[in-house]
Amino acid sequence: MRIATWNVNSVVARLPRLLEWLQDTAPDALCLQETKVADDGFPTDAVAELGYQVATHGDGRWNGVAILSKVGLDDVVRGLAGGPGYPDPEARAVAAGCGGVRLWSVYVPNGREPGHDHYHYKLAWLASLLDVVAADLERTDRLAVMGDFNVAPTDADVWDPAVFAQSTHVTPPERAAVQALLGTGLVDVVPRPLKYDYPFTYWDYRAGNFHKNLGMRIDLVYATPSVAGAVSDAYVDREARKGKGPSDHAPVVVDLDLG
DNA sequence: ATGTCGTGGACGCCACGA
Repeated sequence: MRIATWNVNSVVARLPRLLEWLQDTAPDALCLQETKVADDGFPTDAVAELGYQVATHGDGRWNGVAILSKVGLDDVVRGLAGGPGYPDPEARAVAAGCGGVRLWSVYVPNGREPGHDHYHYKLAWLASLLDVVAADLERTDRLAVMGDFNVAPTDADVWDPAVFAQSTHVTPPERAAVQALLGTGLVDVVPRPLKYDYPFTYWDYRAGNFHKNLGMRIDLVYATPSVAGAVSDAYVDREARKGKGPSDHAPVVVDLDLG
């Protein structure tokens, strides 16, 4: 089974590239983030023509997540039960069982800057994610949390840690919140890069950062040992970041041999 | 070097978020 995650930065603006990528890559399940569309505006028919069912959770202009699947969508849950809002709950998480694996598609709040209200919201959101995942782990040992975590877990995950010294994505509280997910037993499935020496997944649109490979690894796959142990390959599809009209994030693709 | 995108409101640009 092939699973993947991709922050598409608007599923409507990205639709031609998404459809082309689905045909080329053929994941069995794909977690999307930043769909930026309400549920009734999601291009459900277009992905259905390629054989995908979809579980959407969108609010309109901001945020929005979804899971596309060719292998079923069981027990769909939208949002984090008991989670924080800004001030109201936002569309940043959706879960479904796909081919026997429970997938969470998550779009962690950005945080804007350390100390900002949005930063505290980010930490509270991650704490709530931990609670929800821990509850799921009571029921299944086949689970993966996939998406845009907006946190670079280590200094190796940013092109120049000094540039981010006063920024979000690298602060100790953010890294501790992500590390706490690993504390439940989840494993960081680190993909291989298709080029260069580190698997960055995001490059700012500005300043030619992609061309210069000034990126970050913030799109993560955190899987239970039974899923991580079944990984036969994992890679960042940087080809999807090239050319005309890309997202600023590249997809992470994970192949599983679940037996 | 805050240099680029995407969205949507009230327009042919601006505010906002990332």
